[in-house]
Amino acid sequence: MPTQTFFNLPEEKRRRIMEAAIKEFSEYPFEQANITRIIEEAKIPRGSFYQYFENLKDLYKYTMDVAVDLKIKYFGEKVLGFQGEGFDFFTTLRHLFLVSLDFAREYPELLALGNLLIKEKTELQAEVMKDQNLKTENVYGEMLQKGVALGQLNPQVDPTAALLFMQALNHAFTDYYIAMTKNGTVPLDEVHFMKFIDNILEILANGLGNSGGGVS
Amino acid sequence: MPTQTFFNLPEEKRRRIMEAAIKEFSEYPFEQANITRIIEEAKIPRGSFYQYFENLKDLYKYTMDVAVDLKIKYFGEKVLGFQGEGFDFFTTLRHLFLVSLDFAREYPELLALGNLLIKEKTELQAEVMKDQNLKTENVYGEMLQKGVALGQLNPQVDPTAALLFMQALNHAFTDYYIAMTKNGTVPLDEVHFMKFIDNILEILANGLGNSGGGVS
Amino acid sequence: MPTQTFFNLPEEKRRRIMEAAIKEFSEYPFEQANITRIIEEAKIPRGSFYQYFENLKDLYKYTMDVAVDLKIKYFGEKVLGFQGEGFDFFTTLRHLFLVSLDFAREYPELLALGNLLIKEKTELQAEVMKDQNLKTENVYGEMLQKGVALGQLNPQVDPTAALLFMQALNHAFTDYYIAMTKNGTVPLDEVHFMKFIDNILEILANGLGNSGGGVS
Amino acid sequence: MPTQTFFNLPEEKRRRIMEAAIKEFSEYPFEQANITRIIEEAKIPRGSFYQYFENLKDLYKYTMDVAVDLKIKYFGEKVLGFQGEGFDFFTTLRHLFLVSLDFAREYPELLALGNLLIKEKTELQAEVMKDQNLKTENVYGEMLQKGVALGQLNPQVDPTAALLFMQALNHAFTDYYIAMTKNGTVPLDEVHFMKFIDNILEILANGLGNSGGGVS
DNA sequence: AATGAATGAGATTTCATTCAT
DNA sequence: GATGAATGAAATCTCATTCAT
Repeated sequence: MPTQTFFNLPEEKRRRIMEAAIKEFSEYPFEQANITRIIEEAKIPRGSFYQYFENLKDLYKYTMDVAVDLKIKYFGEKVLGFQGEGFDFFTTLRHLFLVSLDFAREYPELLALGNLLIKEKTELQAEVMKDQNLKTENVYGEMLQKGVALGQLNPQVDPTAALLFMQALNHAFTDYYIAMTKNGTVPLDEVHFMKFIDNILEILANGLGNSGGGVS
Repeated sequence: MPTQTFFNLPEEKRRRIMEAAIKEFSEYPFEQANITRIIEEAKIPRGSFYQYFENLKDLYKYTMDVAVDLKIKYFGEKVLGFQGEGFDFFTTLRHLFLVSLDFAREYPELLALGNLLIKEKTELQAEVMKDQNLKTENVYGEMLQKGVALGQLNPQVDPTAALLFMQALNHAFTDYYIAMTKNGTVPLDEVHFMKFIDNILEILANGLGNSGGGVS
Repeated sequence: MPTQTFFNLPEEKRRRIMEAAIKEFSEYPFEQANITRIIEEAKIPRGSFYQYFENLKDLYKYTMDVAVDLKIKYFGEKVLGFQGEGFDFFTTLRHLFLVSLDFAREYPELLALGNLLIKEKTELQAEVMKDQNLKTENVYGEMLQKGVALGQLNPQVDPTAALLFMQALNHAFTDYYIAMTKNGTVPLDEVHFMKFIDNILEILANGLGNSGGGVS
Repeated sequence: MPTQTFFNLPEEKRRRIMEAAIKEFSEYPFEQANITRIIEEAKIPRGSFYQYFENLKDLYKYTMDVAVDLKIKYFGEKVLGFQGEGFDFFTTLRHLFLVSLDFAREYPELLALGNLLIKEKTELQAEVMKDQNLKTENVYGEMLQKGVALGQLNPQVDPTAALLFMQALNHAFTDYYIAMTKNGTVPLDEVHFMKFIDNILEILANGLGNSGGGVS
């Protein structure tokens, strides 16, 4: 956690620091992130950094917390209501993807941030991800349960496999989005992504098999 | 590319070096990999390293090449034949997963290596992955084409979405495997993984939807 | 010397500061002492420190002065009377050791403080110790003079050597005490220390030699 | 322990480094010692230091080892023979002091080194001193035993008290010597020290008391 | 006078790469 | 070609002291 000193700072300086942190952590995984770049970007003296944070890890964890909170708030507001009465699994999932798209457009660095976080491979990750992962798992897990309960999903389906599936899809979609937008080749083609989402959902709903053909 | 000097080395020394490299790169992502550990593990003098390789990146790229070739050879041998006459999409895919399992058991460091590589996020990755990804894409792409051509897959399915799906699945499965085996809790339970593969393939074939219900 | 500002402070705050200083300097030698710890312990703002003291050395010297004064006052009160009529060298010395024991028990940090001071090896030490040493020298020196004058001590004895002897003894005894009590193994065994003091005094009085045998 | 690299160094460079280390550690206690000063004095690049030693502590311990070994060898050679047949406690002790004087004159930095070491107050000290202290204790302890056995010492004397006494004396004498010579006021007055030694031994043998006067 | 943020010099440590033998 | 010592740039972190409010 940042020191009290950090929270006492004028808003403007705090903003500069957090922006520099988000920039850094969305460009480099933790182990390659670098205090010097951050303080230069934020235009604060080296010593100040250590009056605000214990070390880079401290800032990292805080940055992730902030990002996760923001994301949760964002999704909470936009997805809310879709989970109450008249819930439909695929509609909700489609909505989730669309909100993801909005979020990605509004906070592109945060998307990259979360993406790098997921790929961290150290114990650090475990430390930081605990909350976030639980929440995401829960969202998908609950959706699956509801879907089955409401007869919208095939009750034969293995829940673990289904969960893994959906998470993999989520990651793949995010990667795809980042790859597409990074080159700058495709200028955020709304229609293109919508179509793509529908294609994915179609597969998720009905599978690749021809008229429900099963595995041998 | 390594220097000619490297290729002139006695087999035994070359082997020691490559094993040390694989060990290093399967334990640490490139940016944290460390020449000192490699030369100590390989028991070669520091100066020699620079007579064999231009720098660490040189060794990294070469190591990846070797690993990818080995993997391709492995899969080529084991999967061959399943792609000829009597091809069945899901059977082949199931077979692919099983071979992946064998491969993971036989060369666990190579699995970790590939896994770290995928998570690299630098331009380096682009450089190295180019070939490998193309190859994997091709395998899945070809399979999809055949599957459709032979009427085993739903021709309505969007090829790009399907490809993404299969790659996501592949990653998810690998992660799952690594997570399961790393703790050492589950001692490579053959049956367990087989069942899991079948569950996943079931979803891939028939989707999550109940009795083929579509997206609203 | 502290600033006038310091002396104008409310008693309670001044006390907190001095206690923090004594704690710090009894745990760390000057060069490792740390302003941050002191101001945190004393709960005063960083800037205040520099309004009360010029720098850490200023506080250090003042703390030592206070401690020495306190010690002198303590000893003055308790030992007084033993130096007047009916003075006996060894009885007084024994009494001195006993008072030392009381002092150590009552102000253990001050004992540690003095002990660290003695071990300082900088010019700082010279600066600070001047007064204190002179005073101690004087106590022992006066005692020796009286002892000789009253025919209680061997007049042949070299005064410088005797002084050194007694100081060495003093240090040795203090070290012994600190070592014994630090581990916490021996719970301040009154009797044990009394016995030890008597043994030491016995040697000091009669020497190690057998039946007053001299040096060859 | 230094690395093999250090021991491979040309003698001249190794000597420069050890001299710089001895100089540093005889001027500053460990916690104030400073790598920068050492490498500047020894004229080696910063990086080299870390190829020779793990850190400053590594060098410190090694320096102490070297110094202690040298001292032991020195004393071993010079004191030998005095402990065999015809042993006389006070003669031997006198000889020990004289050898100390010689040693101090020949290796003044090593004397200062040992003196600082004794005053270290950290666990580091424990680590380093273990051997040295044991040996010194043993020397004095054995001497005391022999002295009693041969009827040269008063058997009533408490061994622990006597040991403490002699160690205190040793330290006091060393301090006295360093203080005397440092100012440069007294130019190593041979006669003066000899006389002082005799005075001390006289007290040690016969005590301060007048004609064996006891403690009350 | 009180406060606490600002600052930067200086310390340790790491490590890829070069270079002399 | 083999070897391993040399090198210094760069990174992290600490902390006494100053300064603006």
